[in-house]
Amino acid sequence: MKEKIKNLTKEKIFNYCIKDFAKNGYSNVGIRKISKETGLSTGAIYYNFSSKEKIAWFLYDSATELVLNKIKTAIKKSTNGIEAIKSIISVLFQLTEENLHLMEYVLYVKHKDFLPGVPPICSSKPFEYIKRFIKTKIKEGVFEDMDMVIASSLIMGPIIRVIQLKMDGILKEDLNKYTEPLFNGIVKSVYRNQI
Amino acid sequence: MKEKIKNLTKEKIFNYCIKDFAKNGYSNVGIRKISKETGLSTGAIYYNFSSKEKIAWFLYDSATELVLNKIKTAIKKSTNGIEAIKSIISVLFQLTEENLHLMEYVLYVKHKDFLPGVPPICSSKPFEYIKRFIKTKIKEGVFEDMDMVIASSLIMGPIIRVIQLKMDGILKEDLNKYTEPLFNGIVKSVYRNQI
DNA sequence: GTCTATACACGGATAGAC
DNA sequence: GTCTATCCGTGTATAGAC
Repeated sequence: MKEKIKNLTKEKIFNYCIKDFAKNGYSNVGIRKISKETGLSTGAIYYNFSSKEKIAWFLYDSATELVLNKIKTAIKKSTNGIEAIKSIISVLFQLTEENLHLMEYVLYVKHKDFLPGVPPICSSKPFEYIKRFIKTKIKEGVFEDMDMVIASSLIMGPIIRVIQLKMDGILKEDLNKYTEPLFNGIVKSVYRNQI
Repeated sequence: MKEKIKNLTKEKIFNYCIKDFAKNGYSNVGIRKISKETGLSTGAIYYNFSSKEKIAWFLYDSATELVLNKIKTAIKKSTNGIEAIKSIISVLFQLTEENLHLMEYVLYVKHKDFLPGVPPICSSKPFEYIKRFIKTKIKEGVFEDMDMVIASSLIMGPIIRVIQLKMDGILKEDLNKYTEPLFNGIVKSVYRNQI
């Protein structure tokens, strides 16, 4: 993602805002603060983004796109449906460890409070992609035949929960430690061929 | 809860704010708007609450207290650990159907953006109560022996996920319909004595 | 206890120099 | 393309009459 941002000023704004929007909330971060913290003038900021809202949209698009790509490659690399679940957990935990602010911006921020018409995050590209994957695996008989709402909640619910515990500061440990045990629990709830 | 609010003005403010804070976000709801929509003057509002933040605290305390009480009675009424899980799901779904705004305010709103020092919602009274319950049941051998982080995520993750789908408007159906199938999935993931 | 009027700070955004 | 200075609206909160 960062590679795609040609413009140094835009990158500075991106890096600062994703951190501060996630930490303190969009409305608590003013243009003046962004200006002060990035060392850029308000003029420079408004030259690159026509409004504060556009900054938030840019963050939203970049962040969801990055998560989508990670998920895609994780699923594609997997040889079977059950392994893919582990890859999804692993890649989301990894991403949280590497780039907590980005994951906070994706999963924790209430975008609809300041981005008019934004889809709920569960309907954003990465999560729609996962839903389609689950649907396929149900059809193929890998996962038990169940309502999509139930299936996606049983799979994604616990994963998101753990990530949020990390974001809330409840969990200090490296999330990768939880990949295996969480996977085991999730599999039991949806996998067809119980051991 | 409403019964406890002796003061009519306070009740008006409560009813309006819990709805609008949840829907549009705390910072997007000004005193002038609250005044206009409740038919009260700003003077009356500030007579009852010394600041806007105090309104938010009042909502937070009342709402978490109500959820805590519902959870408590649900667990106490249950004869065994596994039935208690169903009761928890049921009562939370019921509450969402009856009082969506209240549940939105509890589960969806990012309190830390405007309530300095507020604990993350997973550390609020109702959720701490559930955690203690889970811990007990693990000790008693009802649930499999697993890390508390994993156990509580496998149980609460899917429940919260479904509720958030409702809050996001993805789910139109009555949540009670999902109690049974979700319960079945969750039980498989944590219950010790598989069938 | 509730009203109206108002103080005052801070928000986003723009203009125009460089 | 970035700077500084400034406009104007809206935010929370208060004062003082009733």
